[in-house]
Amino acid sequence: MKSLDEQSRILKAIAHPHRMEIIRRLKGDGCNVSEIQKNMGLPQSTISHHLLIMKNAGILSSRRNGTTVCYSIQIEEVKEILDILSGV
Amino acid sequence: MKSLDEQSRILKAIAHPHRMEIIRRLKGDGCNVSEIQKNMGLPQSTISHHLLIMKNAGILSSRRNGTTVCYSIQIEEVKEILDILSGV
DNA sequence: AAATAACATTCTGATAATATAATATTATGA
DNA sequence: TCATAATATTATATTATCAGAATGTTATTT
Repeated sequence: MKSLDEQSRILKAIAHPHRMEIIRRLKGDGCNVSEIQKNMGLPQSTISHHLLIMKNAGILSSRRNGTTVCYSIQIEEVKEILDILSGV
Repeated sequence: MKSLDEQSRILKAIAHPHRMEIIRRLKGDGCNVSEIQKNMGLPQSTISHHLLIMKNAGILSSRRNGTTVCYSIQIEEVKEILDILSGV
């Protein structure tokens, strides 16, 4: 079991509207980053930055696939947390 | 259903080790603030500050009871989230 | 009303988070 | 190897958070 400190680091990495939306989009069709970026209408560097924050927190992993990079959710619990929140 | 912005505000208010510990203590025996403060070994103003942050986010409510103030958890989902996290 | 207990608020410097422009990297195709 | 697409990194200015000391408030007891 992770320490409170580690647990709160995970939470912190989720606790941002843009990042919550990114996670939600990754939950569905998966990894198409540039599509997410277009749909969210944010600069590419901003999206990339948020992705990095979540990757550093261990929430996401990435694998390159030719010129694109595919992100996916590593910590299943994160999905549950978002589901709970959406019912609040 | 709350907006992503509101949802992330709730998460943000939880995403701190001290605050997670406070919530955990409130889950059990409830509201005795000064006891929590002693157990956590933090200055009273620091605890009070964290309590206010969570109250402003709507997570906690408080009612005065003579000279003491009793805090309790308002958003049940917060407990679930902590439970999920503790299993990560 | 003075003393005390239990909290809350204000203030301050320190640190961290945010957004985005600019630039760099990596991979593919002509 | 040039051009282009997709993504990452760096740099920077702005804003938000943190901890805790100092001080203020509210309620009780005598």
